[in-house]
Amino acid sequence: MYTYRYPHPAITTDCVVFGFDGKSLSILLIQRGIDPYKGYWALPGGFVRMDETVEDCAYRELKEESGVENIYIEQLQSFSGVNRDPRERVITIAFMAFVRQDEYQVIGGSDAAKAQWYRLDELPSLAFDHLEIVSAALQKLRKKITIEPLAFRLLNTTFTMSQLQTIYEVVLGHSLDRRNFHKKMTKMGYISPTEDKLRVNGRPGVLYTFDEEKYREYIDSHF
Amino acid sequence: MYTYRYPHPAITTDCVVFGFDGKSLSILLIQRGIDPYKGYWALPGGFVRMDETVEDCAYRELKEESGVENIYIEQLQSFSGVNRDPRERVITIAFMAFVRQDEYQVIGGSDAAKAQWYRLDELPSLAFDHLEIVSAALQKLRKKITIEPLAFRLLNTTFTMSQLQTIYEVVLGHSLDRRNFHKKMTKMGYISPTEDKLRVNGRPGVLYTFDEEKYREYIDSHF
DNA sequence: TAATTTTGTGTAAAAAATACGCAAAAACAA
DNA sequence: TTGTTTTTGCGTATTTTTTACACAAAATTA
Repeated sequence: MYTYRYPHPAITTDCVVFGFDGKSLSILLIQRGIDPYKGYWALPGGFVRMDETVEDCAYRELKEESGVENIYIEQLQSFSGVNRDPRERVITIAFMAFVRQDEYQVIGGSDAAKAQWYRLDELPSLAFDHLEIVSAALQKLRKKITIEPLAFRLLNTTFTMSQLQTIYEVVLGHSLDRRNFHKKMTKMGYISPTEDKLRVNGRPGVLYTFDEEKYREYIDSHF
Repeated sequence: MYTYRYPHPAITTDCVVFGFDGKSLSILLIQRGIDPYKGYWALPGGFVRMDETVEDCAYRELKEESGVENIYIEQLQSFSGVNRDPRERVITIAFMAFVRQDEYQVIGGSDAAKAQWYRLDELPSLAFDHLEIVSAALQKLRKKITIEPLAFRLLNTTFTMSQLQTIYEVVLGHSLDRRNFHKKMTKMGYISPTEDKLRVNGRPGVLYTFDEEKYREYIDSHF
């Protein structure tokens, strides 16, 4: 047992993991095995330990519950409604993550909890205030994608222009001109073409990669 | 005494309050009266109570410690380094706020702690990891000011174009063309001229106000 | 009254965003 | 094979936005 002179809220992290299957955006959900909200779907997350930062915690819980690791995460914001959790006062620090969905089709962590991708337009009822958290994450994603290049994290290391464009269209919610999009992306300088091509239906498309080094150069010379 | 089955970190909020005196940016600091870091300057903040959100807490602590109230605050991010505080594990959720500095020249809260404005280029040694928090706040401020209009919150309800421009120059760290700045600001439509003028030295300048309603119209029609 | 300071307005050039046109490289069907 | 369809690559013209700079007006100050 642990005693304190003043009451302490519990601290958790929750993570909104975005995935992209080539057509639509999804997020990763875990089905709860215990009350409260038993059977409901929830964001992967859990209690912060005393020897880890909240980033460590978000990362660890994600790996334990869904097997997802080696990904990019960033802080979203904290949610602290007084009655978020019926058991005790719980404050959560929410994170966002972006992964290549096809790398994590087979999902299963050590907790053996049921983990599953859900398309954003087909979300089930979520536990706690997790729907609010997802909304906030989506809003931030929309804002960020026009400023920073994070779409690459949702794609394979190589990708075609149309794949990249589809992400932008899905996230922003409207279609973009194919030719202007191509122009804009290549002008940045940090999306480099490879020798390879991908053929699906019509004319094969050049496969591009995200050049992290040139991206940093671009940032340095523009800000 | 309060006991828990698992260890709980303590949760605090800290607030980076930006003020502007017409020439330079300052932040509001409180001198600590007790150890650790006794005598050091720190961000206003304190422990989150069980019946308040973190936003409530940030707001309350700010009022108690410095008398500042009725202001706009927003979440920055959380800081959770394992050894941030030598007493116990403390996770803080940092906020940013923007005030009209001249409205709060006489500072003093119920705690009667010494509160003082410090220019950003003349900061004293700060307690805990508060310097890191200030840096993060400043970085976010620089990013945000080019996207959203928050400079108004640092100025009086009416202000001249040059006053507004000075804030942008101080925050961004470089000078702007006076005529293009004027054009850009008025084109938005949510900075409305008043009948009044302010005369200081040369030709009197028109006083403008920030029209919150027209700002919302602008946002709605652009996003 | 002239010099100085500061503001308001305008105009031209450069850069970026937008709107399309058309041909090339593949798959598919006749 | 050949023509049709699909999808990509590349180009050009137009509009909009950003940037650079000139000059006159309204006040203060010497």
